[in-house]
Amino acid sequence: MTIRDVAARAGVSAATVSRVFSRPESVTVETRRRVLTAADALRYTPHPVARSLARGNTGNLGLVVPDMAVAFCAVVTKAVSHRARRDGYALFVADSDDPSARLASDGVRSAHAMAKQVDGLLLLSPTTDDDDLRALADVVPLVVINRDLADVPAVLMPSADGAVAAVEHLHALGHRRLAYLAGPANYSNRARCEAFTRTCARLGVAAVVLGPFEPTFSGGVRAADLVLADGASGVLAYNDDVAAGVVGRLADRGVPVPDRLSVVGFDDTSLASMITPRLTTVRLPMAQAGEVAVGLLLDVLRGTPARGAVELPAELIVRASTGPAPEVTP
Amino acid sequence: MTIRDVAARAGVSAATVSRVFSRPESVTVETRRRVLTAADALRYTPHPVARSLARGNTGNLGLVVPDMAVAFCAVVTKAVSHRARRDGYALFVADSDDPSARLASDGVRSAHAMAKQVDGLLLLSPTTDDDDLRALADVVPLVVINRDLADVPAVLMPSADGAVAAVEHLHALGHRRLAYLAGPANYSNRARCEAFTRTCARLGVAAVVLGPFEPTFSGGVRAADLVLADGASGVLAYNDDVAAGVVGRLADRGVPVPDRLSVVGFDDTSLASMITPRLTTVRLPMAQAGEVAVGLLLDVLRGTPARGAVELPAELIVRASTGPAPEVTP
DNA sequence: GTGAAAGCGCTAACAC
DNA sequence: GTGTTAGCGCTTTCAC
Repeated sequence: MTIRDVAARAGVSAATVSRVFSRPESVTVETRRRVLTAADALRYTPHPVARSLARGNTGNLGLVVPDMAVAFCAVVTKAVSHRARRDGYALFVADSDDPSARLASDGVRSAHAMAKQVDGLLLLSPTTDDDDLRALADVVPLVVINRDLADVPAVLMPSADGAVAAVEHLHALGHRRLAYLAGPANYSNRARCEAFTRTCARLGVAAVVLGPFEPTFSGGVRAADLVLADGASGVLAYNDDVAAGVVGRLADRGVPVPDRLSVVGFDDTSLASMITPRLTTVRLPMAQAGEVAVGLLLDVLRGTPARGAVELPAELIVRASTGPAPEVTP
Repeated sequence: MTIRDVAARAGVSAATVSRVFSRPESVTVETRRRVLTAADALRYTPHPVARSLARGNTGNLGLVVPDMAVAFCAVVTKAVSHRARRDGYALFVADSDDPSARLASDGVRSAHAMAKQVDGLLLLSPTTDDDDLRALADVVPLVVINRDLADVPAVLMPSADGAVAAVEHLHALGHRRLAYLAGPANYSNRARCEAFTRTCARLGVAAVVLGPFEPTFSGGVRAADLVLADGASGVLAYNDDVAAGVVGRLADRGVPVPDRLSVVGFDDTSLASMITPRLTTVRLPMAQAGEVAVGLLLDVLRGTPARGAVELPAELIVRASTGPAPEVTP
């Protein structure tokens, strides 16, 4: 079923059919009706590929995530998918955590592969080289999430505020020695670690940074014993998975949470309220970030510059994994 | 940069350039070299959209999942994405859990929207009407995952075996009254429920089916109290999230797991080994399912019929949430 | 408001 | 082996 078939059946030219599907108002209601009935008698619907070629844009967006199996990525992806669809765009997704890929910087390769087939690209916290990213930005409109790069529009969840709130929370509970469990060397980790250290200094609490650890449950398991050895009474983990690993390991060792050790996570993924005790954590507006990122990208596509980074506030959610510091730490 | 620019610079025709990028062996190594150097001097790379239109196929695959935020979906998506990429396909993803969508059967709408832009479609456990699915299968090559539909190739994870193993496991531990916590009315739930009931009957243990519950942590929380009221000493949940909800609620009520109640989950998502006690669960080969589904689809695209369903075995993973039945249930 | 014609960038016969 | 010629299905001037 091509546009010509419909044209023939409706007794009009192909151009008119095209108009009906592109700018309906530019056509008499009568011819429009004729075309439309012909179209759905023939079950015709415009061929998106041909349309893309003729128009010079695809109606597609692309998203590359580091690892879809990580809850954080999945939630962002879901939000991006919905928002894209709502605005009439289809979504390409690439997961750059491919073991079969040569190099670690596979995200950029996926991105380039998609570039010609999308109108714009969303990159989730890419660990890629600055220059690679800039080169990519020259080829295709780009928005990055959780990555700060001059001249590339971004949505940031500056978890620094959250880290500050977490430290203040623990300080208020009487904790005087705190540990931060570092994750991978990315934007988020740097922001959190820096805010942690700074706030501890401000409040006069002893601060120790442990790690880096894998940002996973097992990373947290490993970290737990180090924290115990260190003697801190409160710990801020890079993310919820790590925090859950700490909590799990502590349970195995019979160390009560929060009575002996308070644990704070990051992200507020669904996991946080699924473990016992439920995790105090810094909530990141992941879904909102996905939404906003698409919005930013669409602005760029429409020519509205809207450059710069938009920051989405994080929020400390207090649950059951934090409590008063133990009386004495011998 | 079009093919013509390259042709001009290399002093050959457009057709030759096309050949170099499509069937390089059909061209002299000398001209090939000339073309290739011209191409990357011009940073030329074939335009996929134009190529799609001319060839009549897109090099894209599509995947629709019910809810990316569910670990199960994310893991399958990741595997699909990798396998697709490895075989040179890009991947469209749609999440059909869109609240802004009119009807629940939004998966099919997403699917139709993608149909013209992909060579084939993967549907993850769609709850859609049989006829809608068949209609879709007429329009585009289709493979379904966790859905049994005559004439549509499928990959199934027949969790029935897993349910049987779970019941036998609990029976061996001395349990004589078991509950199944039902989930949504889909292929998986039916298979599990039926196997549960049948196996209980065979072994002479009392079986009660509770629910349906939402397939979530809160669903499990709600279920926990019903199980306790029922008096079963072992419970098989629809999935790990539900099982985790049960475990969590039981912890809150001070009911020891597994001493008072043994809990078995389904899927073996990462959550299963992140809660305390670590969950005994039926492992579903989700990643493998994604891989195999792509393989099936590619077979169809290549003309190898390979119809029918492939079944991937489930496996009971015994961890710490199951133990001997309590001595007496008064 | 509608039609004719050119062309988006590439591929696929078919000649040479 | 390589070039020529038609398209793939749609959009978009430019006339009328």
